[in-house]
Amino acid sequence: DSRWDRRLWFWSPFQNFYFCSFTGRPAGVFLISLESSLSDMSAWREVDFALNCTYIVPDQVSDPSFSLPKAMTSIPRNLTFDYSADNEVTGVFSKEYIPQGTRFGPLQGDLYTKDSVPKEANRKYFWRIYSGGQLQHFIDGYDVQKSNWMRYVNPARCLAEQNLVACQNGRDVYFYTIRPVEPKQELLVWYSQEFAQRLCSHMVASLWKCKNQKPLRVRVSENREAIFSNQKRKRRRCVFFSCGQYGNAAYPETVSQTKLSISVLQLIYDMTHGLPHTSSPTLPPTENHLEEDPEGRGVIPSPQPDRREALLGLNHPYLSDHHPSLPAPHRGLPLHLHGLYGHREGLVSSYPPLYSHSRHLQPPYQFLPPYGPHYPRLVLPPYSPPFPSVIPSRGSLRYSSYLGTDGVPYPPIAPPNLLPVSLPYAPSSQGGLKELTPNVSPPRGAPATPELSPPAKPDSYHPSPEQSPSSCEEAMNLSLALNKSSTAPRNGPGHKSLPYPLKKQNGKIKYECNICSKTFGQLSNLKVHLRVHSGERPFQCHLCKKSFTQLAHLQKHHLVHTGEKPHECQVCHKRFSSTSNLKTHLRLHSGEKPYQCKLCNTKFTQYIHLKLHRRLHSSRDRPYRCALCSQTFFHRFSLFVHQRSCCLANSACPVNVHMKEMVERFDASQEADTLTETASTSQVGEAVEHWLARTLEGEGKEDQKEATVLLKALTAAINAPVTPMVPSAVPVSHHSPTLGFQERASVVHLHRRPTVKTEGQ
DNA sequence: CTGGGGAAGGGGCCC
DNA sequence: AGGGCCCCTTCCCCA
Repeated sequence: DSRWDRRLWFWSPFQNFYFCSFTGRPAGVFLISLESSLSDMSAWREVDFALNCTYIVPDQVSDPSFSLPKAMTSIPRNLTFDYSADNEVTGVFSKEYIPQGTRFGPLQGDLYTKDSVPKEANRKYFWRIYSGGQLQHFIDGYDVQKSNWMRYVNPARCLAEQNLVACQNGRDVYFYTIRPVEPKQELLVWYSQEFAQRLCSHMVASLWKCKNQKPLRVRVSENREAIFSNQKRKRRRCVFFSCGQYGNAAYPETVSQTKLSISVLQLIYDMTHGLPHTSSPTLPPTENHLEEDPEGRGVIPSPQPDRREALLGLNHPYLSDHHPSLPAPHRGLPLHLHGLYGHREGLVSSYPPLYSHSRHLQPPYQFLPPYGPHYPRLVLPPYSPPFPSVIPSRGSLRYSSYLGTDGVPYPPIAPPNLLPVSLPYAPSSQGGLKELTPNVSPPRGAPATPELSPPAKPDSYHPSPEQSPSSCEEAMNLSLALNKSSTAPRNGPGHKSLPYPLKKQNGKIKYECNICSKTFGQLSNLKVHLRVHSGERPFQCHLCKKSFTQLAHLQKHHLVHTGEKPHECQVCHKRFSSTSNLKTHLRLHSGEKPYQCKLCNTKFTQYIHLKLHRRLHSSRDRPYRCALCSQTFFHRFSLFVHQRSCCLANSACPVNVHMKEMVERFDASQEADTLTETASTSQVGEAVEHWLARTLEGEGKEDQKEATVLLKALTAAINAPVTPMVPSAVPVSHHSPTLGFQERASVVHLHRRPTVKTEGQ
């Protein structure tokens, strides 16, 4: 429905629900199961990745003083390089859990147009950027000073190991995680479907230009082979046969050029380069080697079903035994272009030099299922770090909002035996995510993002004196008292043995801090509060050693390292690391400016801005000081009004307090600025009236009423006769006391208040 | 210098 | 007890 504006769509924390509100209010929320939304990324277009990616990991900003090239220093903090014996980068690995739907990039490097490619250019790291179906330019990642870390990401050899997909968004190339990436797992990328199609179309066009008149035959997937004609006058078409049945015309199927183009890259490479596909160490040397068709129709590959099956993972217990829902042709296939290594640019060309011949699939991949319709959903927690907050959490709704009445979001789809053996979590008895609490210790020694783990032992919550950042003895005693109390048996509701003063407020027990007397409704809150005084910060980031009083703060802090920004502005789609910052940002769209200067009515979206602004009204800018109460004013007549209206009266009286405030505000107003210092009482009265009307415009009736009272009082004060009790206005001493009022008045008149500078400033 | 925007840390309340 | 969240605050940077 076109009314379903994308800006009003949100993702659930589980990544498999959208909810939408036409009104933007929670009242109109629809829960829609999009079971295939993330799990079925294989069908995603590049725009889908751009729109739906959840996390954005920017490159590290390279310090120019670094001696290392940008390609090395730009690597995000949650990734790391793997090196060969001779210190060459051989691949990129994750340092910690990276959620599905994370974007890396853009790819960087030299930019060449089609015609500006240097003749001597090494095309090994070339990426083609298309616009409107036309090749627009190349991104060349060859130069390590100009390219970024993405040049080192190896291509995936099969779907089972692929975890990144390369997409062209705009004129940039990004890598998106298409499945959660576990710590220490290598990032392996392959083209998105569209990307591959563009490349392929380009290559197909080249193909048909070549002179080879022989029809060709090649295996394009594990059970398909293609024969296609290359005769100029023939329509480009491809006939597929089941593997091993070539020559049997009983099962041909004609496919569109699109499908052909996806599948045909491998052949194209062979045709244009005349090379076999031996670059992949797991591919048997003859696997894709084109041979002369004995019948003289061209070249055919040598099918080697056993090894092929092994390569494709068909013998893998998970794939073969536990995932019958996957149609056979998809099993083990790479996302788009299985086995199509070796074309000259982009991923493929970087493949041979980066892989050692002895490279094998890493054990974790063995347990990574392909794009099953249910895979990442319920088993997401097992791949999540042992702290729930990093389970993607979008929007401000609580998890329970998505759960059914029994707390179970779905019937458990994946049977227990589908779960990887490396579960860091005990499977939930109920299936609800909340029940998937982490084990105390990571399984199998897996690091499981130890950065976020607080010191594990309860004792560590009460650090030793040398551990504690605080050297305050009293604070340490507090901590000890806390420890004692937590181990002491409780005496019932009163807890009289606790070292905390207890108070009763409205019949409820309050726990009082014995340092600052602040009270808390819950003991746990007081305990957390006491860390403020004790300096205890039990949650330390293992990356930067910063420590925090609360786990939530550490978890929030960790986003600094991962670059995750889970909170998106639904208006401009800018992303933020915290809800607070998003809320502040949203004021820009709503126009809300909750912080107003009482003196000049200027409004601000952030409190700090008001605070900074207030400095403008600081007393040193105000030359007229009341000799009785030391309050200062910009204008002489303001002091005059002040002294007559409120200063001499009972200053504790609320009315007078308010009146003082009003005089102060008027003093800072533009109406006051327009008056000369020698203005008559009637002119001052008019200005006050005008200011009041403007200030309280649109305010409530009560305020209007109050304004009327104030106005009367002010006017009366202005018009009151001078009495001997009122001291004369005294310029603040440091503002040229020799300067007469008349002279200063002219200055004030010529320049608006903000630019009134006292001499010597 | 000032306003404006964002990043990040900290305290506390509710569940 | 601890997770989740909110609000507040400060710092930094930029125009």
